[in-house]
Amino acid sequence: MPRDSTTRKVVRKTPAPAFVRDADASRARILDAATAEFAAFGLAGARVDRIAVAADANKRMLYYYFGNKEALFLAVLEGAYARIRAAEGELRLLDLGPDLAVRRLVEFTWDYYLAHPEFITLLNNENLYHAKHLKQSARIRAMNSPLIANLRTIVRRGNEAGIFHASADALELYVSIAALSYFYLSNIATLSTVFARDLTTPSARRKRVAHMQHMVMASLVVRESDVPRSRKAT
Amino acid sequence: MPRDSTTRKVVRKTPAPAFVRDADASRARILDAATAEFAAFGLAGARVDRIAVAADANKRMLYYYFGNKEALFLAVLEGAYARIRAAEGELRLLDLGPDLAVRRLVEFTWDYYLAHPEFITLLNNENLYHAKHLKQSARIRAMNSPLIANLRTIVRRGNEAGIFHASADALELYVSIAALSYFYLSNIATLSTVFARDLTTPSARRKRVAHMQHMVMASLVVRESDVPRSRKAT
DNA sequence: GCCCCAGTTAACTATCTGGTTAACTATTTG
DNA sequence: CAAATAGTTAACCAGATAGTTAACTGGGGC
Repeated sequence: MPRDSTTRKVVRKTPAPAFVRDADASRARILDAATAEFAAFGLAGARVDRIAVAADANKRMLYYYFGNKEALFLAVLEGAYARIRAAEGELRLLDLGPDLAVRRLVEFTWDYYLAHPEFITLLNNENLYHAKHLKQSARIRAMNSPLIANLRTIVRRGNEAGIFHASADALELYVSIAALSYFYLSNIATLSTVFARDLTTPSARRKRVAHMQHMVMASLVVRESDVPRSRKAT
Repeated sequence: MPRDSTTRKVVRKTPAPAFVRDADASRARILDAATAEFAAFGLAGARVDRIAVAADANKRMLYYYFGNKEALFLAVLEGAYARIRAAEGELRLLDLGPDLAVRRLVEFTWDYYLAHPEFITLLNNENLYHAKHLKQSARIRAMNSPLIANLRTIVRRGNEAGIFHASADALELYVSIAALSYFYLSNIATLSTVFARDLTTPSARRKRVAHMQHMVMASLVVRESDVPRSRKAT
């Protein structure tokens, strides 16, 4: 697996011709390749050799940087969580009115899962193992999302404004918002097959998003008729 | 892996002492063991030898009856679908009023997934492979569920009775009902870890079911206030 | 000018894994 | 009852797989 030297960093110091040896870059390449491999085949189906080839690295390097296959898997999981947490952090939901904020969250959740199918696959796999890697990880537990706390605030504001039902629970709501997007995208292959209908088309997707928005808002808003499905309320 | 002869069928014909050799039973034992193994470890993580031991059969028998590992996996999937289809067939939703029928479907979906976690795991795994086994299976495509057709009827009745929104779509509704239960149960390990809250407790589950019922009904029923969360309407 | 060590390499290995061979046995059939 | 068939068994195998060994290399510090 000889690396193509033309693709490597060619940042010359002062005189030297050198290139080579960039530990961070090597590590990052391995992590990227591992993410793709674990997402495509799961932990058990993933092949260490294949990761090494895809990362354009010697297999020994995976062990040098990550220890073993399962530790590499955990590193991949941590990376995936770090990215979604970063994206969540950029949502400024509290700057929006309660109903628009919820709509925005639904939209964000859908867009994120759609753009990051590897997140779904990795999570499914980790759940197959009853989250045993995640449970070990202090890093992931430290990365708690602002979303639940924010959503609690949003629900409270909606209550105070008299537009949300008093019974709304932020955690349940969050899980449901995630569920509606996640299940559709995670199971799109079997659903399309079993229903003999292609759910991957743009029109099927648009329909899905509209349906989810309607469902979430209907469960929250006191008078559904105040929130037409097409309009984005303030 | 010698089978304990005392556990085997001892149905004597007329004179013979015989016992042994029950092809159907052997096949069934293998299929059961394979279901448990694939559900626990996924296709790639499952071990043919372990299935043989658990089935109390010689490994050669798996190949004799099913051909190879993937064909065995497909047989397991077909079995899982056959069972859920059978359960669905026993629901008599059309005998119920529209709103009660939908509530009943939500309840059934939850109960079934809860009682059959292997169904969830197997589906997740099959989706990892983009449903390639399912697509090959004429048997599964022939087993189409009555649910969607029935749900269409139910939605139409609800419309005609003026209690459901006209915009309700049966397929989207079905996917959403499945999603709300499935995601919670499928991802319960990672959700519990990340939110640092045990979602497996009876009280957490009760709360979830109530929330799902509320959400589904709110999205359908014209005036939410007519359908309090606790009452089962007719 | 040389030493040290993070980083890198090829070759190796022990074990596992899906699948096969071929012999054997109970049951059915003619 | 003999031959064919269906069902079962232990032993075997080749390729794959995660993980290891030990040697090497280039550059920064002295």
